[in-house]
Amino acid sequence: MEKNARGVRKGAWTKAEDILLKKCIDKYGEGRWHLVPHRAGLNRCRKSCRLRWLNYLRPDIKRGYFNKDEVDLIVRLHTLLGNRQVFRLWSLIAGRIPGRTANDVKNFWNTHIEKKSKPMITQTNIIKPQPRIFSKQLVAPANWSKELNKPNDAPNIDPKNRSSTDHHASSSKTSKTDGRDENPKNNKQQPIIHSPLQEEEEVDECMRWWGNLLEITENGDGILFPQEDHVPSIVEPIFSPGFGDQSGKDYGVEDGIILSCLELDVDVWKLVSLDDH
DNA sequence: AATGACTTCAACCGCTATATC
DNA sequence: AGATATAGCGGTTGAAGTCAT
Repeated sequence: MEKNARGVRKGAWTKAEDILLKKCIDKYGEGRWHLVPHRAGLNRCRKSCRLRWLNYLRPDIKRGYFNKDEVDLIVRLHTLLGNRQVFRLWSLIAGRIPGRTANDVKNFWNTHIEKKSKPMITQTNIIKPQPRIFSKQLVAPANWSKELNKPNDAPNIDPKNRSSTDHHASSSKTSKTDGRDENPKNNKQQPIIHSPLQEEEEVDECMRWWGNLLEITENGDGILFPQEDHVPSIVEPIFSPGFGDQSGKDYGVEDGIILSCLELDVDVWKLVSLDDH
């Protein structure tokens, strides 16, 4: 077994190590990962312990094939967020799929979906959401729908080609306040000025908007609507009835959150073409 | 049966964000 | 306010399994 410079074990976990880690978590609970190796009597680093627990040992982890519902949700959410370098993208997606981890979703995307979908994603099947008013706190940018519909001239994010510098530059940019500006002053709508810098900021604004969208659905404060009658059950907490209504009318939701339809042009099953398992 | 190519996914690495002092 | 410690993220790697020849 490989060891690093400090003599800490690396590589695949053994059954015995799994048992030790599980016992430790059962006894002390999750968190304080720096203490876990010592408490568990494991010669592993805290990162390794955390990862092993979160991605493999946790009792609610679901293993095996992703079902249609799960793939559908992954594709939809990735279509919404994937081209825009959303910070915590995989965590956000995984958070909506019970029992799946960010690592699972990321691996699944990279191995199953990315290859198949890449040649098929064009500017014509990019999402076209059309909310009117989203929340009391946050106003959608004035020209956000234009931004989302314009030809995708931003470089397509290919994880294989994208440098870690790029990733971290973007993450530090968006994560400071988790993608939201808490100062209401800064959320005021501004006149549209088409300087390159302003356009970039508007795209960021779009991303904050989507980040807000995801958080609100997570908190159960808002509801989005499904495109088709047969939207699978797992998608329902996010996409509930009325989603496909193209009439443009708004849908009343409690607490001042009003959405019109959210439209997706992507036929995800053509896109993914996976067999049932 | 042998072996080389390809695929999958668990694990690691490097980095940033956040918490604490 | 700055330094340090810890948590957690996305990108990447490589061993093991599978497939094709």
